Amino acid sequence: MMSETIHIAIVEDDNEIRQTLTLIIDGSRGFSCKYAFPDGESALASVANLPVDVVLMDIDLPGKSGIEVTRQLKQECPEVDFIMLTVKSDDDSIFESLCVGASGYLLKDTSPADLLTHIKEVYEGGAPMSSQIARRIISSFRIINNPLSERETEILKMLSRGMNYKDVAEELFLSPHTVKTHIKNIYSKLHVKNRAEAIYKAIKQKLI
Amino acid sequence: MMSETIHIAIVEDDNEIRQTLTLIIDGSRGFSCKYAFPDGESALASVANLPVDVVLMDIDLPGKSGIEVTRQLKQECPEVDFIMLTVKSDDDSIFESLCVGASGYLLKDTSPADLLTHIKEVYEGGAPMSSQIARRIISSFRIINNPLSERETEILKMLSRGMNYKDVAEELFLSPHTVKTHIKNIYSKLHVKNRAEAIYKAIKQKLI
DNA sequence: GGGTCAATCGCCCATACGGGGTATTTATGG
DNA sequence: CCATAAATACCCCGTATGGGCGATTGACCC
Repeated sequence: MMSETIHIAIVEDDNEIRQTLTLIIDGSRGFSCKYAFPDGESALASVANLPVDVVLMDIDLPGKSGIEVTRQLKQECPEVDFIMLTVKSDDDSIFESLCVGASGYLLKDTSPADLLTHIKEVYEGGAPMSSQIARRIISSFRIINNPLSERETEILKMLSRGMNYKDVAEELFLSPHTVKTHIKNIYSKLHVKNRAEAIYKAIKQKLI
Repeated sequence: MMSETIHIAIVEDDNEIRQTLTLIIDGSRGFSCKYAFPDGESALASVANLPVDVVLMDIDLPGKSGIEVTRQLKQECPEVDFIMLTVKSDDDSIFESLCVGASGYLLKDTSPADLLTHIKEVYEGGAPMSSQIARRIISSFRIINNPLSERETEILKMLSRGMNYKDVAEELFLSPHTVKTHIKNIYSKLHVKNRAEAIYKAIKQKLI
């Protein structure tokens, strides 16, 4: 059985890391790495037109973040798999990476051997990530403390049905001022700035 | 270095499977399994008061489902880790399990040796799951489909991130007028009257 | 009994929003 | 070749929205 070559592109601003990774990958049987970009903009300009299977994407890029770049590239070429490479493993980065379509999330201290294994896993439909990172991901699913009160949840659901201050106030026998205050508190608790974002976040977190 | 014993409880309605698992686990060095329940109700009545580190929870239980039982138990004793054991690996089960607080999701054909390894992983803060299951999880973060035009979908997604006319217009190099027109068309197509309702409907219909 | 929090009500103010229009260009398809 | 759809751009206008404030009343908790 002949083994297929996996074509890889790298987006990484640190010259040394980028070159090292390129050499390691390109020098390994079954792997080819002919494309490396120092920033998101150049990757955006090229990747869609290249025969690439897997992209290794640094998160901390100058200019557009690796997450933003991944979001845009994934729209252009959804068949390409993205593995995020990063030093930081904070929940927001992980969560956002997966939301924009990344298939894996690895820390930069991953050994070269493991890296190749993980690239292969992604290529074959898996989702490589350390056990620790998997744990963080699954905790993001869980609403430990639903930050919203019952009243707030009730009102947010009404907003999602298209109701405005007045509608809600009338249905709940409240002053529109009160409704407005509740909504402002909802925004504050969800860290959003308007209805659209609030509804989106609330649904994604299964609050409504 | 002396190895600590991990205390395990099992919730599983099939007598044979339950007894087999109990014997395997309790007979292994470093593992203790003194508690086994044939249904969710009996587990709910006892687990919170037992010195248990990890619970193996069958999903298909008579009466309350293992997912529901996990949800309730996790509220009473959040420090206990739950591993779902199941024959089915459908997206909904996986997703729901993680939402209610399970730390791992394993298929029943997992070998005894692997099972012990995975219990240890959970106990040490990991989240064991097969690469395939991990992939299903992350794809649940991302879904695509479209009765709206591409441009409209694109704009709706941006709205769901809290952006306004001006923000969208700038990112897409469009006039705010154009963005507004697109949004009006979105409302018309979705038969909604504002953003909140549009976002809600679009998510429910998996348009964004 | 002081602290915290949810729920309620209020004001001011700038602007984002939604509804009503019209219009051009490009691409697609019958 | 003409109809249709999508994408683009602009106008007017009234109001809903969101931010920044403050305030009172009850629960509940330690």
